Order: sequence, then structure tokens, then C-alpha cells
Amino acid sequence: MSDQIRRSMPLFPMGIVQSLTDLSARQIRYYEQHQLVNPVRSNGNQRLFSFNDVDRLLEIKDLIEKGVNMAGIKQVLTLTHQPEKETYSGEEVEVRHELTDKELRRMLQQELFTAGRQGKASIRQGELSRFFH
DNA sequence: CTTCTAACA
DNA sequence: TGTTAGGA
Repeated sequence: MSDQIRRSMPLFPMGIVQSLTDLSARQIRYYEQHQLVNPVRSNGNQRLFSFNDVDRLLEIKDLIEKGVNMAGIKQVLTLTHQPEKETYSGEEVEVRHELTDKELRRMLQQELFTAGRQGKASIRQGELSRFFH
């Protein structure tokens, strides 16, 4: 598993990650507060992100653009990064769960009916009606 | 010059 | 989320 070590190596500072993800420093720091990414700190207290962190931020950006809020993103990322055991030609391999649009819609729809009505759906941001149109 | 934390005319 | 102050 040497490749994972490389993907986890602290490499880029805030500026690079900003241009790489098109997210503001404010957003990136905010997502870090919510445990969505875990950049390491340099001696000067500067954040150093790994390739994995950037990859993760891109997933977050994608979900944000789909109208999913923090609560929803946490759920999706948790499910997505939960290793699944799959058997290929006799060999058991760990595979990253791919969340399908169908599953995401299910989550959103369930949310829409469960916690919905009374208050705001905790998994959505504003009117995400386009998911059902 | 870049990044950090805390806070909000 | 943006923006800004005050430091490192």
C-alpha cells in the first residue's frame, strides 16, 4: 500500500489547493472544521494538503454544487469512503463505494419526507427542487 | 508576498 | 460565505 502513502503526503499549501479546486480559502478552512479534510500543519502553522485532501475537496465541491449541505456531505462522504468487500475471481478486494445518482436521490427524497415538512430538510440547501423535476 | 485566526458597518 | 484586521 505504498501508493496510499504517497497520496497522503502533505504537499500543497492553501493557494495551490484554491486554484486546484476553485474553492475559497474560507470554504476550505470551513470544511476542515467540519472534519471533511485533515490537512497537516507545517512548522509555521501553515496547512499542507495531500493529494487525497484535494481529491476529497473536489468531491465536496461537486456535492455543494448539487445543493447538498454539510450534513448531507458528511453522510455521502461517510458512505462513499466506507470500504466494501467484494470478491473478484476468488480474491477478496476492498472497493470504494460509488454513490450513484439514484442513491443520492433516495437520500434526498427520504430526507424530504422524514425531517421535511416541519422545518428545513437537513440534507439540502435552499430549494433543491431540481432534483425532483 | 502568502497564510492564519477571529469576528462582523 | 465574503471580507477584514492584526500577526507570523
